[in-house]
Amino acid sequence: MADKQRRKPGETREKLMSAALTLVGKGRHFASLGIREVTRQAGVVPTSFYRHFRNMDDLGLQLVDELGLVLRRMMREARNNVLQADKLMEESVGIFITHVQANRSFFFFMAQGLAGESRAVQEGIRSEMRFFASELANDLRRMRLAEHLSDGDLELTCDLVVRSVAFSLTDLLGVSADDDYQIDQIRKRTTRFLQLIFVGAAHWKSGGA
Amino acid sequence: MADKQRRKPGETREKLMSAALTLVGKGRHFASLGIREVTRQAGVVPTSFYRHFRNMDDLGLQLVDELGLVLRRMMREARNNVLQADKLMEESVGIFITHVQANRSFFFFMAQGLAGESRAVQEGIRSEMRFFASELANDLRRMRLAEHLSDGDLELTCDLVVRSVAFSLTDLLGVSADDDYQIDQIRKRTTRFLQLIFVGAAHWKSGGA
DNA sequence: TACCTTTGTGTACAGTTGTTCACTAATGTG
DNA sequence: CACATTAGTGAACAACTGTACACAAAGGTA
Repeated sequence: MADKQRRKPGETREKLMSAALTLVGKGRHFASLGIREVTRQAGVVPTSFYRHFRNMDDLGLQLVDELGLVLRRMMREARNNVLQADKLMEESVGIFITHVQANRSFFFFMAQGLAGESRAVQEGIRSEMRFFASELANDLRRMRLAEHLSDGDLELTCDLVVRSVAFSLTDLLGVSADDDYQIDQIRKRTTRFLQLIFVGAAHWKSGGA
Repeated sequence: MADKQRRKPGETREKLMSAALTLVGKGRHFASLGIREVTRQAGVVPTSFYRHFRNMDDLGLQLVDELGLVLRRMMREARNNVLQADKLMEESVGIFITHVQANRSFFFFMAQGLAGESRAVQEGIRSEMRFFASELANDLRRMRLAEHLSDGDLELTCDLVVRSVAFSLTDLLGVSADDDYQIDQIRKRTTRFLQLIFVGAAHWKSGGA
């Protein structure tokens, strides 16, 4: 038997999760990954997998939990750094793009999971997005930027914002990570999407269009 | 050798493509489908596959082409049936939902492909969406519904519309096909998204927000 | 100290995979 | 009619897959 040192608790577990992420980051789709493939990438024997996960779907679900942490960090940074209301959208989109670049594989996983094979993963990511939208609504209320909107309309607006940003993810992940020109195009376009939505919200009358 | 009747030309090809779609419609992800699996579902011997496709990516690309036809049919129907400008969005969303229900597997494939494994399929779907957005812009111009918008701003608006509708696809495919209540909720929500966007477009000033 | 639980290892196996090859029936073309 | 092309078949194979099992080392607990 080779060396069987078990340094930290849960180390292999993390190795397996980030191995899956690595493969996803290399362009593979999560749904097409196999147990042996992941363990090989992690440098671990296949049977080790079952010590930590029941199957690949299980691993996916645990990745969704970690994705939640990534999103929360991003939200916190946005809250701390976006102070002046007039540059709110430029700065938020900027922070978003920075975090995507810093956690590319995670966001690959997120984009894939939205239409993925596992219903549970799908629902998990959807739920993270809902949470994100409702936190955004809270922030806007607190900043007194949505005083004329009913709760329902504010929630609608924030949902649309989150969806639009999430869709930009697809654009962002489609260009190479160091193509600064294209990334800047996406940044500007996404910002204008958000501005368009907020202009709509500002003139929105509850009764209808 | 069993019976080797080759009824219509290209019949096996179609059987293979719709076999792949069937599997996708059953919840499988396209990226996880194998050649043998597809041929089995099509009731064809594995080697037949290579008579029509070089590999699964190739089959995917040809599915994108067919998807294009589906989208064009939908567009034509919308053009013919959406006459009164005041109900434009309700009716368009209605037609969209009808077509999704009638071609569920195709739209599953579309939703998956946006973040799929094959870069070519991804780009193909993206390009269909761009085409759709630009046709929408043409129509709005023709209906004199966007006279105060520059070409660039109109294109931006239509892109956002198409993205929002495409994202609703994820919602729509997430509920079962006969859950009329939930489908109606999605219909209303999507319609309000579009209304919000158009209110924004109506008050949009080119210079900025 | 002795013991139990957790985690990692090696071997094993039956089932599935993609792909090649040689063969044959149907079709279209002269 | 003869003939070339197309589109189907079945057998074969090496590579890989998920999973089960028995075993061993490390860590915690009494």
